[in-house]
Amino acid sequence: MSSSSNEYVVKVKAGSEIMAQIMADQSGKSSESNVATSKKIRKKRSKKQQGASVSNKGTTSSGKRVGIREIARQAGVSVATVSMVLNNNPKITEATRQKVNKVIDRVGYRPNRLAQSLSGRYTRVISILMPTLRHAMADPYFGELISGICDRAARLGHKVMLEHAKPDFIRERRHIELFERRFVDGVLCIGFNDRHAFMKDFIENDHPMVVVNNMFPQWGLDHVVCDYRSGAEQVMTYLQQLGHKKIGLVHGAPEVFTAREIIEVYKRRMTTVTGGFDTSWMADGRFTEEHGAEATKKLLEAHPDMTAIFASNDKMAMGAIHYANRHGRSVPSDLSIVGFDDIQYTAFVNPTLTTVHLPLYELGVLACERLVERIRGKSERVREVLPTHLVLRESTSLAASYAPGVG
Amino acid sequence: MSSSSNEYVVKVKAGSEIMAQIMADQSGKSSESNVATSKKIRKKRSKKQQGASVSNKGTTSSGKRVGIREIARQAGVSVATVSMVLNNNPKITEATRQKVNKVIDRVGYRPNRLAQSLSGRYTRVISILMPTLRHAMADPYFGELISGICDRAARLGHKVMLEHAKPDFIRERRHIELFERRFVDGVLCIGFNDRHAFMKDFIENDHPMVVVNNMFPQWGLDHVVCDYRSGAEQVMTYLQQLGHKKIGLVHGAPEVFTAREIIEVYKRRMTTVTGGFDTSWMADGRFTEEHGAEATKKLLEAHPDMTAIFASNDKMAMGAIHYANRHGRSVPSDLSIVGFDDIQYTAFVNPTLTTVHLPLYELGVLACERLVERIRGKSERVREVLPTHLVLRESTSLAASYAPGVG
DNA sequence: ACATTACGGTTAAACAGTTTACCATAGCGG
DNA sequence: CCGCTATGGTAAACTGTTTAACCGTAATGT
Repeated sequence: MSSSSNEYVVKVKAGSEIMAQIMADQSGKSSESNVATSKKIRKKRSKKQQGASVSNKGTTSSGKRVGIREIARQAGVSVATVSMVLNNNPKITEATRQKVNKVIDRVGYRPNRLAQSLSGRYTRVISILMPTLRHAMADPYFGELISGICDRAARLGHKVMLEHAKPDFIRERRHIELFERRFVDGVLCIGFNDRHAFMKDFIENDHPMVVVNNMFPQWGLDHVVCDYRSGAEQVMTYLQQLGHKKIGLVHGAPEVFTAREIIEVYKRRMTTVTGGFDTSWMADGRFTEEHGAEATKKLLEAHPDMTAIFASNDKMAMGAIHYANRHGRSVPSDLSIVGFDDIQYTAFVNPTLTTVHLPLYELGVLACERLVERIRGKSERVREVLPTHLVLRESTSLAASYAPGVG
Repeated sequence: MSSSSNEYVVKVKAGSEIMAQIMADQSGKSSESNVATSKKIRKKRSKKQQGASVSNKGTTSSGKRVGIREIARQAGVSVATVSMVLNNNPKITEATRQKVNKVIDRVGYRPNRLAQSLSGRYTRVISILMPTLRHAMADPYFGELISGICDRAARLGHKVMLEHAKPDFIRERRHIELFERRFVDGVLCIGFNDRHAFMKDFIENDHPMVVVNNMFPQWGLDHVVCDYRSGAEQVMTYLQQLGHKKIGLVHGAPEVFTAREIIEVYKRRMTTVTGGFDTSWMADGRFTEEHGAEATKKLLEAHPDMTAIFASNDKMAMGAIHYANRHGRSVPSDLSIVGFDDIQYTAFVNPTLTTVHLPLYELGVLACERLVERIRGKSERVREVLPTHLVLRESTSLAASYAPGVG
């Protein structure tokens, strides 16, 4: 069978024009749509709508959507009263409340939240901001965080928007525009590194923002993060318990704080154990399977006697196993491999992956919670760390050279 | 080493109160936040903000954000003119346009998009609606689609909101509220099945909606979808070319149209080849690794002579390999396994997975594009099918009993 | 008995834009 | 020279809420 780098692709149907067109469009400049066109079309639409919605719920017989004034009229109260009923203002009597609510239910009225937000000072929308890694959303790491955020946001009555921070997005200060144009009340930042200095802009303009699973102490940003240090310690302890001394590290981009934390722990533990250490035992896997495999190649070629590899995330660990498998090392008997993150499918790959579990879903929940607190006015800095733990699976075993009792 | 169903978890740090609290909160009722509280806090905030933003960009010296009237005053024109400049209305002379723009740039004015949307008839937001599968976002299948949607939406000047359709979400008709309260201009539906009849509500109320990678012909919904039928045909052809006759099917929930398409193709191809067929060769894997493994167990126990398994998605295929590996069948020499979807990591697992590639990213792009067209007034039904193709990797080989030339 | 408060609700002014109807000027043909 | 139309811009109405300020009663304190 062909290796993955040399796949044989059977194209039964030739590439359709549809696909070609889609991919061609990719290069188009991001731009507001042509105004003249959209105006014309809009008119057409509204006309058609009138015809369609004949005395539907939420519309008067004339087809116009009903507003708060209409409700007020029908209930025989002022608009202010209706507004207060809507907002559960305690100033309103139970009697009036019921009277108004009856009308609201009957007519199926729903307050226009654009008007609400325009008038009030809130938006009830938060945004998740992340870099434009190709297919970032498809990464279970991000997905898990986002799941947690979405679930909690919904429970707190907030909507969640997704935003990709492309370079031009930042250049045009659209991240600040998010607030200035009243799109959102707060943002959550995921997946950025030390080079993304734009994040400072948020606090400088006093806009609620929380960094998720990362830290930027140099900028004093709020954050919630997993305990990478402890996770790394557990990995090193475990590998050393298994008798491994020649341990390689496939690390993530060092401009990421948490990646540096793992590196630091690794370095310290290596020096205390082997009594010295060399950067040739480390390679950058840039968080992806591909580069993880490459890094592994580099490490194994430099140190054929390596018995274990610690990868700073599961994707790189997968890349490491992939490479090892294809180059005469079976995992774990010849080479132990440990990952980091514990993304879902690592429990189903072959061999299953020993890895550090990060409570990403819970971290998303926590981030959302803290952000909303900030939005509501809480001003204490957010600095929270969630515990991590090692999950033992099949990709690790006793060091080959060790085996004291050969159990 | 322990199997995945019997993991040994090292908990170095005992479960913290933080985590406990987070998980406890999970059961809380979804509710709008207490009004009295939020009001009080809001007042505090606004006071603080005034103090902080001393003559910042976009604010007057008094600390108040500038509006269109202020711009009009400074430029010596009417607000209508400024509005028209903002919207590139051709009625405005180049000279006036420049005059106004200069003021806008100088003062750093950005139009409040809440006011714009309130006044205009659009929102420039679309929503992605999906079921509440636990950790749905962490699934690369959804992630890939969402990636495509987000990228294209941004290019078309639309924001993207994420929405989970919990049962109570539907019961309270919040999916319609999305439109009625003017949250969005359109929605994209992902991951639903025939039991989710609420999707009819959208067309009934004439709200733009497009189903992504699924079909509901019974309700006449717009959709864009991958060619599952062709993909399945390719798989069956390939397996039969390899000499497989005893082929099992681990299918997805049959209330999903595309899942049924695969089942149909499978049934037809099996009857024409083996001249008869039995439902005992099929098992429901419900789209997950766990159930995929279980389904595989059922199939292999019923038919130990099975030489190949066709799984209707990659996750189930992973479950199948997982189970087979642990029960004395090596893949592919004893058992060939084919997946469906071609999610990223299937190229890095062991063995790498032969699977049908779905252009999910492109499908997301297309869906977004078509939805926006509908929003802008186009009224033709959307019914588009994107081609799929088989990707050969390591998880398949000649049927053991076959081997004509024993290559 | 009279000034205070509390209560329940109302009026009208924000909020920040877009759009419609109208208007002055200029150009042009007859 | 008059009426007509095109051009470029304006004033005012409109979008649909919230909220600050105000206002009658009724209950309460002194």
